[in-house]
Amino acid sequence: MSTKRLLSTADFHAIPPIIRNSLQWAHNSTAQSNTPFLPKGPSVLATNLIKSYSERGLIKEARILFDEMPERDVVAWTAMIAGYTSCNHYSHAWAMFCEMVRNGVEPNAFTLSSALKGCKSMKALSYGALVHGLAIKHGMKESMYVNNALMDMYATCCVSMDEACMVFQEIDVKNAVSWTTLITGYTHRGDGYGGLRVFRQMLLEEAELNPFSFSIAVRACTSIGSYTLGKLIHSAVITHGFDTNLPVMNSILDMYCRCGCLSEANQYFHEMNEKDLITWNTLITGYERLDSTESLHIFSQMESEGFSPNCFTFTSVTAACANLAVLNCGQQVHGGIVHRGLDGNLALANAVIDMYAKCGSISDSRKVFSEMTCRDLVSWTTMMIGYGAHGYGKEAVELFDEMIRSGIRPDKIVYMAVLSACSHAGLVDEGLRYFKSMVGDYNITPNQEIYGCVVDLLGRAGRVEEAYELIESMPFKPDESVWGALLGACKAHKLPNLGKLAARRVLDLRPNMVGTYVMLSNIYAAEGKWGEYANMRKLMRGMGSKKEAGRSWIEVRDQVYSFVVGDKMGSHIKWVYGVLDLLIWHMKEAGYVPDLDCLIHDQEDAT
DNA sequence: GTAGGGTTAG
Repeated sequence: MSTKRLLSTADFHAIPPIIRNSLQWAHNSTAQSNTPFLPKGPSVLATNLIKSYSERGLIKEARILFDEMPERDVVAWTAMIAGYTSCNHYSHAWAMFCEMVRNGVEPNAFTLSSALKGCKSMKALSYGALVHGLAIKHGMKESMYVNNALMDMYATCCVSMDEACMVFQEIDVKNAVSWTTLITGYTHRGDGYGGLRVFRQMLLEEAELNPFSFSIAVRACTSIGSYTLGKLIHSAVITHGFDTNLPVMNSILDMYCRCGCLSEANQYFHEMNEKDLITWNTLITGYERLDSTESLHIFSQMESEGFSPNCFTFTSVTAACANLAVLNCGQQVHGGIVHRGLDGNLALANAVIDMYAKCGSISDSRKVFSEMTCRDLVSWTTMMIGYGAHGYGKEAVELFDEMIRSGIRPDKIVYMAVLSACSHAGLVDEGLRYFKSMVGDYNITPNQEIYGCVVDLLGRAGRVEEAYELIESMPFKPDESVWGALLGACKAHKLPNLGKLAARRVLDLRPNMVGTYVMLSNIYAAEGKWGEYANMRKLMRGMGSKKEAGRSWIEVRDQVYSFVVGDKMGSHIKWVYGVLDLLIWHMKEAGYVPDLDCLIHDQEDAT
């Protein structure tokens, strides 16, 4: 029997030689399975090969081999189901499982835990529950593997942790995997406190601790942003001797970064005697959020130390370029992405769209967006936010409609993007139509942010009374962002009475917002109520707080210069003022009249 | 011969 008969010649030669040889050997052996050395019945070698193929991503070859097997037992079926799961072909895994049951092959604990892993990945609760039923039917409630897989599936697919906890409680003797699966269930759904509660219980019951339990416990601290608890667990990691385990160290590094302790993160990073790509990515990502310039330095350091960046690295580096609005650098990074063939990665392409938009090149955003072979909700949303920020409301609206036509279900965030774009482009009626459709067609309940967008939409267009009526009709108490949107509209359209009311509401909810005092005092000043004005100013001085100075930045000859009003930045200032003069000239040409009143009052004593 | 939990992006 020739192996080549199984596959086309081209396919056969595409297989790595080491596999090709073993395949040849295995086929020769199975062909001689009537020799006394090999057992009759399903081929053990073929099953091994199915696993071998799947591990190397050669799932099609595994399937061909499976189909050629004259007899298939439960082990062969399970190898095939697990193979599909490990190659992320979950629906195939499920189809295979169903076919196996239909063929009358009785599943064992291996089969059920493999099938459950597929259900978890597909978030298919009904399939998972079916497997649970089969586990009970076939008397496999005692299998630790099945129970742990059931917990994992329920924790991932259910709205609450109740079902996973129920399975957990029914396990007589829990092992380390049972505990960590439960903690992971809580932590991955954002309930770090729940995860830490289980971790504490694990310590109280003196369950076996291993690196897995510590890395997830650290992750739980990170998710609640608790530096204190994180530090405590870090000490426990050292006490238990897991401080040389790389995933544990990486999660600790991530904890320091996300808790905003960059100097501690940096120190910890330099003390680590082993580092992998995740270590570098974690640090780069941590710096990207708080100090983008430094994150780019770390990136170049990483490359000089011989690490090759992956999708995660590039996503953070691209975001850093976006934060800094450095087009030239962003273009180079994009070049690196294409050069390494990573431009097909969805999340990375989304980051590139965002980067070009934030660096001012919306046409490049659109180019990347158009060339994507598959797009998710984030891709469409990012593109719409970009259009909105550039004032292209019509394009954003068209994109939204195109997205709906392509069958993507909108969420609150994409509605915020399109509403904000409508707002900035004065497309009031379109925006209101989307707001109605969101509630009517998609059953999305508007939250504070959405109401804030619609108030802004009406307010900017001068329909301030309508905006106020909308606020009055809200089914819950409006927060300061909603009142803030109304206040902005009152200021722009010179409505002192409604403006005072809005400002009072904002101050009730956020008494420390100095900007609101500035706006309120300016309203009094505009009305000539100097006594009230003086009271406001006195209040602000009493608070001792400062209004954050408005910072601007500009890219001149591949350098980004950041500055505030009246800044003197040394010799480079002449470049900046040169470009600013040009911009001001263009703005005046376009008929722009600056709102100098507020500027004077802002500067007087608030900066 | 087949099965498990942890760390990085959006």
